[in-house]
Amino acid sequence: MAASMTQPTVDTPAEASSEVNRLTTGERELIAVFVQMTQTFGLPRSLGEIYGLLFASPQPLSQQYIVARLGISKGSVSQGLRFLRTIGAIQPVPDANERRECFMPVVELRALVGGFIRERITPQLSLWTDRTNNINLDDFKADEGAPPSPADIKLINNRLEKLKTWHQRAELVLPLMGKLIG
Amino acid sequence: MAASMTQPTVDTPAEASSEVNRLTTGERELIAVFVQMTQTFGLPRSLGEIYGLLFASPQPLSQQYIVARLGISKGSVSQGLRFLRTIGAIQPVPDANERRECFMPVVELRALVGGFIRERITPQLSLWTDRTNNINLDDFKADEGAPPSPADIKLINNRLEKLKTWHQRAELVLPLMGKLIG
DNA sequence: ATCCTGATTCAAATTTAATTGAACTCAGTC
DNA sequence: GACTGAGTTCAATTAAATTTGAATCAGGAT
Repeated sequence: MAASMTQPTVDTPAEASSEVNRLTTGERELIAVFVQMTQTFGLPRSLGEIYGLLFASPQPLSQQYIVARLGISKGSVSQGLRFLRTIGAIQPVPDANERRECFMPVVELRALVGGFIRERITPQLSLWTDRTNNINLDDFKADEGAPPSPADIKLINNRLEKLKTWHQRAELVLPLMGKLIG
Repeated sequence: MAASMTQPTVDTPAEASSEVNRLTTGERELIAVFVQMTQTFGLPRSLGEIYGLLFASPQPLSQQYIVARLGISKGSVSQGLRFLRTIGAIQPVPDANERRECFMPVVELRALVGGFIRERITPQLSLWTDRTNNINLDDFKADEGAPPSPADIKLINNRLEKLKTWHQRAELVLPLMGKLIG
């Protein structure tokens, strides 16, 4: 089978660095795009590298292969693949023959955005809401010194209410984002 | 004037830490909410602290006052206020009398989301698009070893086209996000 | 039961990003 | 035109996050 059909098995470190761990220009360029994206969203660059390599690869790739090809550690790839899987950015390819599991990218933007929001934003959202709801107007009275005027209290109250509408909007709109953008 | 009407002038470090630099429970709680938000979006916590303090303060605050109250450095506050201003999260309050400029928070979610997207995401978006458009199918041919099959080339091409639709969607939807969520 | 291969974990090392603060700039005052 | 007070800049520091890799685990084969 041609190299493009079967991924090389990585046996020795020597082989890994001389044969496998050299990216094509296209792979490098594509990976660079995804790295830039992940950085923009405050995600580790390894995520972009892994997803980028999968995106550039017609065949599903194993963890080992990714490690060898990108030249990053097993640990990073393991954690990276787990995260990508939880947000639905990659799919394991069932392959009874192979001992090791392989992955291919999910290329639907809807899935990625939806997964990211569901896994990373929404959980935080509930925390914000809870915290905000627990804030009491009395907590704004200084422990010592002059208390805030009634007008001040009123204004703070208005702002707290406003903040609660933020949460409501976010809880309404964010889950729809994936559908909207895909 | 009551303390709630005029912000104390900070003269000495001693005064700063003993008098000014003690947040009320309400301020601390509100700041914690905003800090949590900034962290979620990969922004520095100082942004959350500054915006949170402004949000909790009926009166516009000066840079000096914020420094003293939060106990963080002039540099951080200077940079933080600049960023918040560029995304439109705060507004300078014109005050001919005062030597120093004061700020109040913009509490419309629409403005914040819109500003963030405009200043941080959209500029990146063009970079992604350019980079992607510059990728050539030929770049995926391995420098040495077996070239990819026609089927592989076709699949990579499909993916590149898919990626371009991501950009189109993003360029269409992101600028609308502010309006949508506000 | 043991070995072997691939995957996972997590404390330590590294890298990256944020914060600090001293030096500097700028504008208004005396 | 030097002085003052507010604000900015940026190199050095500190803090936070990611990455590493040795130890460990899981499970299929011998």
